[in-house]
Amino acid sequence: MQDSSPEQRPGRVGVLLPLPLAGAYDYAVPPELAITLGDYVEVPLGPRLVTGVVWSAGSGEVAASRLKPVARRFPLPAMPEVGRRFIDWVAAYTLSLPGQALRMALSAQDALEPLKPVVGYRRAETPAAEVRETPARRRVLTLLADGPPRVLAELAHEAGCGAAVIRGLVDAGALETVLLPAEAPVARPDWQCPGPALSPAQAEAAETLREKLAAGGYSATLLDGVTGAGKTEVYFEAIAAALAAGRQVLVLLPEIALSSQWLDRFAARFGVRPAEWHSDLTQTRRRRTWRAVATGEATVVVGARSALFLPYAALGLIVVDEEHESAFKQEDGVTYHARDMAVARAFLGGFPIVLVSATPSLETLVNVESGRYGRIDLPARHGGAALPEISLIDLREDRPERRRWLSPTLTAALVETLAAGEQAMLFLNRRGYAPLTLCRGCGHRLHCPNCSAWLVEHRLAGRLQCHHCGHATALPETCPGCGKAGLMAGCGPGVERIAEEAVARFPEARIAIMASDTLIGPLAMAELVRKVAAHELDLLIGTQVMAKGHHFPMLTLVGVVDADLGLAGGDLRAAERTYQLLHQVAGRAGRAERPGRVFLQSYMPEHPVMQALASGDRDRFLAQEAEERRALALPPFGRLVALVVSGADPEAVDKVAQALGRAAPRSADIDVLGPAPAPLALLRGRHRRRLLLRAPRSCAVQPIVRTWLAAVTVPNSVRVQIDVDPYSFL
DNA sequence: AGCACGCCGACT
DNA sequence: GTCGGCGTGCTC
Repeated sequence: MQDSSPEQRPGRVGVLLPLPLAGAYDYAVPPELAITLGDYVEVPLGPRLVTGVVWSAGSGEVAASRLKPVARRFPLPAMPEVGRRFIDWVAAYTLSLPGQALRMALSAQDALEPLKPVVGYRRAETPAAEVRETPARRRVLTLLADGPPRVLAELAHEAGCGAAVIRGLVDAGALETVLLPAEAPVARPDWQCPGPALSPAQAEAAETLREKLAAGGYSATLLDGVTGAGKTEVYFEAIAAALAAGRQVLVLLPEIALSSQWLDRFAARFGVRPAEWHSDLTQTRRRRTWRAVATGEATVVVGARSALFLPYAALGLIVVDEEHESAFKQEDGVTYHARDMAVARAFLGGFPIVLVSATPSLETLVNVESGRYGRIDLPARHGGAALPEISLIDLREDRPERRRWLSPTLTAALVETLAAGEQAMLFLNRRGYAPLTLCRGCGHRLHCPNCSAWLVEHRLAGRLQCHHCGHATALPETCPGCGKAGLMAGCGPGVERIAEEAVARFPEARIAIMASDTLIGPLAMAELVRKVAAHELDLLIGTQVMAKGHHFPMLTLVGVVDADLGLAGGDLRAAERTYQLLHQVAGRAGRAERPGRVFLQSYMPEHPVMQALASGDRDRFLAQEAEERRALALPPFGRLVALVVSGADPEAVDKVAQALGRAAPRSADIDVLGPAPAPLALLRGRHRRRLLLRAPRSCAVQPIVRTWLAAVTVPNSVRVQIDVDPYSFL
């Protein structure tokens, strides 16, 4: 079937709507509308009008007499066929409905409606002979003499006059109105800007990527190299090559909000910042970017995972930076891993994808080993920062004082560093003051009423908070368990408590906390980063928001307060993730000429993760980790699908979970674990049970799960969430 | 996802 | 006697 003529059955098309419906709905095409596949259209659905995309020829399942007509077609380029195939593919892979996947592509409200042109003012081409001059009038005319036409408010503001002055000039014939396009033009990165001088290794890596682009077709390449090896400059060259070829480029970053340094580097290389896509764009910006991506005006998009679903007109390269980051996994709504979907998008689009990391995921490394992905190793640069020396502190011997968390060794190192006028960082991946508050009288623990989780004391905010549902209360005076007063005590440290200890020990030091809840507003992070860079702070204490992307030349000491924290719990990737996170944190130390020192406080320094970090032998650690996973047929050597059954009524939830357990597919190489209470057995007031299907890597699990679910009737009050390739085991 | 339809408690 | 709660079900 040709792209341009969807009409197998005359006068009808299938329109996919961004709703959880089983498939496209048929609509009649009024003869005056020229409709092609991929067109954005508005159609009546029940009592309202809904925006959708022409997805297929009409199925013909619904009688012609029942069809409603397409209301209108939006004046936009049609969504390319590859974009539609991608959405179908994602829906099929994640076992969600195509409409749910489409919703991610239509995520900018009102973006389809072109903005009405606005009225601008300029000097009249044939000005009236005599116009009375006033200072305000002169300012307006001077402004317009060498500037572009402007809208009324802007012009009045710039000229420092009221609107009346401008209207007066129009009436006097000195100004005339003109219609301006409402859409501000999108800045275009200039690939012809000269790039920086590359090291021989970088130049070779860049050349390899350029060859992949020139060859055309799909390829996946891991760009592997330590922090500071210059990976970004290398993939910037690939971006330049894709732009030169007239293609669009998508750069996926795990958390765009944290990356103003990245945007600055991009601007330094290509002259302007790229188009950004993330959750806290203003609606206007969102709209503008969405349209610019659809028309092809926006040539480089940098964004969080949802940027993958923008309606690219001519996508020709994807870069996934920090490819190992678990932030690429979307956990609510359609559950997907943006890195994996990006690979599929590149495959469908027939273009290269580059995965970038200093600590690649086991998934990616296994794909490299099997030859599915190529690999470029980028060695550390000569003259670049030496890798910091990582030492382990055995907390069983090097014990902190009672109610203190910093060991004597780490404290001594902090004293030295601060005395030398250098900066230090203490890392603890735990927000708040104390993760648990209990009664010293009866042992009662304060936990969230809606979740199976403890309430975390936030002393700065003066309250107890649940980190899962947002529930917050004041710290009670009396124990809710035994009613005695004054016995509630916080157990264990969060960053606020470490800060308290640091203030007590280093009263002279300028100390700040960096955690997601202490950084209020988009500028807080930038301001804190500026202060550290300007050496207005001596000691930074923070969670993982501190771990990424900032270069502080005077920072020479990193202390990890609790290196074991991520290893608790039965997550299959706990060791891998802990390695990645701590490696990244360690990389904050000693970026310039100054050598850095890193101390990891641990109760299990013999653990392979700690040993790997201390010895720097990443590959041996990963090989061990891979062997363990292979033996258990766990990812990336096997496939997992998690089903989470949840609902307000625990009995109804159990009933469904048990029915799923009974109906579970079992064979020689497929097994199902559970149902078992999910690790957060109660979350936001919903009881949760989990089942886990394990299958060989080669197995297509989707049809199996589909048949499985079809065998069980689920009442409306109970939800079954499907997570193909689960990451977090919560 | 909306929005209507539809059956049971506190107000004009 | 109505207004309105949100449970279930449909939308080409």
